[in-house]
Amino acid sequence: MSSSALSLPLTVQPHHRSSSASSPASPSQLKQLHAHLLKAGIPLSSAVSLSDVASLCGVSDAASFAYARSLFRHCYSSTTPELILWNSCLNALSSSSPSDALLLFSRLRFADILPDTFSCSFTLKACSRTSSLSLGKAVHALIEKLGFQVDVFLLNTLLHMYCRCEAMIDARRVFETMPVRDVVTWNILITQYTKLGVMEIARELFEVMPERSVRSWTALIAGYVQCGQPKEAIQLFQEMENAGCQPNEVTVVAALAACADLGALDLGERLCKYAKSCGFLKNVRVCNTLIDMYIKCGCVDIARNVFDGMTERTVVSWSAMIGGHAMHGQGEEALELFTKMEESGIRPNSVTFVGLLHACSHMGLLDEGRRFFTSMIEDYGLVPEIEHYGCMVDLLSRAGLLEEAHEFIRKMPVEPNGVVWGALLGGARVHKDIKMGEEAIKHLVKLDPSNDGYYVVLSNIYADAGHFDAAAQVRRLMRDQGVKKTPGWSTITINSVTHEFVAGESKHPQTEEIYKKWDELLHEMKLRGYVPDSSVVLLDMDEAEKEHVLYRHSEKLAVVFGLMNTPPGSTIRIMKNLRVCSDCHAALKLISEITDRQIVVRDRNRFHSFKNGTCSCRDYW
DNA sequence: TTAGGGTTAG
Repeated sequence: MSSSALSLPLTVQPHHRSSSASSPASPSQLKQLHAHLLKAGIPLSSAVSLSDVASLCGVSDAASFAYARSLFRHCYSSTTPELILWNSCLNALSSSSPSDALLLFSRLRFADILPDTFSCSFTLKACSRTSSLSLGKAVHALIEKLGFQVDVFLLNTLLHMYCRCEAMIDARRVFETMPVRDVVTWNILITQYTKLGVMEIARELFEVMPERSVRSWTALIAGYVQCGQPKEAIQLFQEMENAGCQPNEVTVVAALAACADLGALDLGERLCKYAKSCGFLKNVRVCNTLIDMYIKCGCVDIARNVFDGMTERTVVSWSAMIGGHAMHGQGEEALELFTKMEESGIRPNSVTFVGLLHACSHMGLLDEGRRFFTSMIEDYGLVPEIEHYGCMVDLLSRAGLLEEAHEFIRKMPVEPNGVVWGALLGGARVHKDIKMGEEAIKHLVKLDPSNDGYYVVLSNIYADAGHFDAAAQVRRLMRDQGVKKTPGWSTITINSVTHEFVAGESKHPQTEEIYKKWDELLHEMKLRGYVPDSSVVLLDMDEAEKEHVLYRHSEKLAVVFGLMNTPPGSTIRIMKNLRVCSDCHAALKLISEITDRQIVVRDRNRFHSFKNGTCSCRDYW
C-alpha cells in the first residue's frame, strides 16, 4: 500500500500489505493515516504494513518509539508473537537504515526480550553494513550463549559480518569451527579474499570447496577482473563453460568486463549473443558492461546501438557512452549526448564529467571545458577530483595556455599527481615550451622516478628545439636514475588467437615475411612523403640505426601482420600498452591510405582510428 | 521474515 493508500486512505485494500522492499511511510504520514483510519472505522492492522511500522522504529526519540510499539500491539498482538514484529522491523531497517536496526536491537535487549536466530541474523547484517565490529562481536557472544552455533544460515551471516569488517582472524576462526558449511560459506570467504586482492587464497579455497555454484565461479571471475587479471578471468570463464555451469547475468557482466580490459572482441561478441538469447539484455548492468566492452574493443558504433536500444538507462549507461565517444575522438557526439542526458532527467555524476572533460580536451574545446568544470561545481554540487583537475590541465596546456595551466595546478586544493604534471608536460611538448617542460619533469621525477615516458617527452622537447646536448643529458639522467625503458608491445587478435609483438623482438614465426612486407610498404610510404621521425628514439646511435629501431616499433609490426593475415578491406584492430609514438602515428595514417584499410589502435589513453590517410584524433592527442 | 557474485573514470 503505502504512498497510494496514504494519498487516498479510504480506498485501502483490507488485506493488501506492502512488501518490505517498498518505501515505508514517514512517521507523520503514518500518524495521519492512523487518525484517518480510526475515524473511518477501518481496522489498523489491515492498513499498516510492517515496513511502515519499521520506519517508525527508526525514529530515535522515545515518544515515537513508544508510539510504534503501541501500533505493534494494537495491530497484531492478538494473533502474532511480538518477536516476529521486532524481527520484521529489524529486517526492514537492516537494509534501509542499518544504524536504526542496531538501535532497535539494543531496545529489544533492554526490553528483556530474548532474540532468536532471525533477530541475530538481521542485526549482524546491520553490523556488516555499518562496519560495527564490536557490536558484531557482542552478537557473536550472544549466539554462543544462546546455543545458536549450529545454524548454518546464522553462522554464514556472522562470517559475512567479520569479512565485511575485514576481521579475517575472526572470520577464519568462525569458518574453521563451523560444524556444517555449505556452498554459501565458501563463497563468502572466497569473495572476501578477492576483495582483499589475495587471489591465491581465493583460488585455493575455490579448488578445495566440495561443491560449486554459479556464484562460486562468478565470484572468482569477478575477483580476477577487479584485481587486474582479465586473462585469468577469461580462462576461468572457459573452465566454467567446460564444467557445464550456465553463466548468469552477473557472470556475463564479469566476463564482459574482462573482455573490455583485454580488448577481446571475439569473446565479447559471443557473450553478447549468449546474453541476448538468455534475455539478459533487459538487465541494465549487462547492457552497461556490454557498451563498455564494445567501446574498449574499438566498436563505438555498436556500443551506441546497444545504448540507443536500451529501454532503461542509468547514470552509468550515459557516462559510459559519453566517455566512449570522448575516447574515440567524437567530442560533438559526447556533448550532444550530455544534452540528451540532462533532458532525460538523469543527474550526471563525477564520472560523467570526467568523460565530458576528456571530450573537450581531446577536441580542444576550451570554453566548453571551462563551462563544464564550473557547472559540475555550481549546478551539480560535485567536488572536483584529481581526474577532473587532470583533464583541465590537459585542456589548458594543449590549448597553449601553459602559464594558466601551471597556475591552475598551484591553486589546486588536492595534491597534483603524475597525470596532472604529465598533462602539463604534454602541452609543453606540443607548444615547444622548454621551461614548462622542465618544471613538469621536476615534479614527475619525484613522483614516479621509474617512469621512462616522461624522459622521452622531455628529450623530444629539447631535440625539437635543437638542444641536442640537453637531450643527451636527459639520457644520462635516465641512466643515472636507473630508468629502464618500458618495452612497447602491441597485440592483434585474429581468429581468436592473440599475437603479441614487442618492439625490436623477432620472436614471431612470420617475422621474416613481416619485415619484407614492411619494406614494400616503406617504399610506397616514402613516395608519398613519409620522413621517419627518429627524434622519438632515445638511444645513442647513428641515424640509420635509429630508423631501424623505429621500423621495429611494435604497432608497425602488428599492423603489417594484420595486413598479411586478414581479408582485404577488413578493419585491423590493435592494442598497445603505451601511447602511440608520433612516427607510428604518421606511418599508420599513410598505411591506411595505401592499403585502403581502417586501422583502429587502442593505446593507453584513447583510440586512434586511421582511415584514408587521416586519424580520428585529428592529430590532436 | 534470515546469508554469497555485477556496470561508467584510471
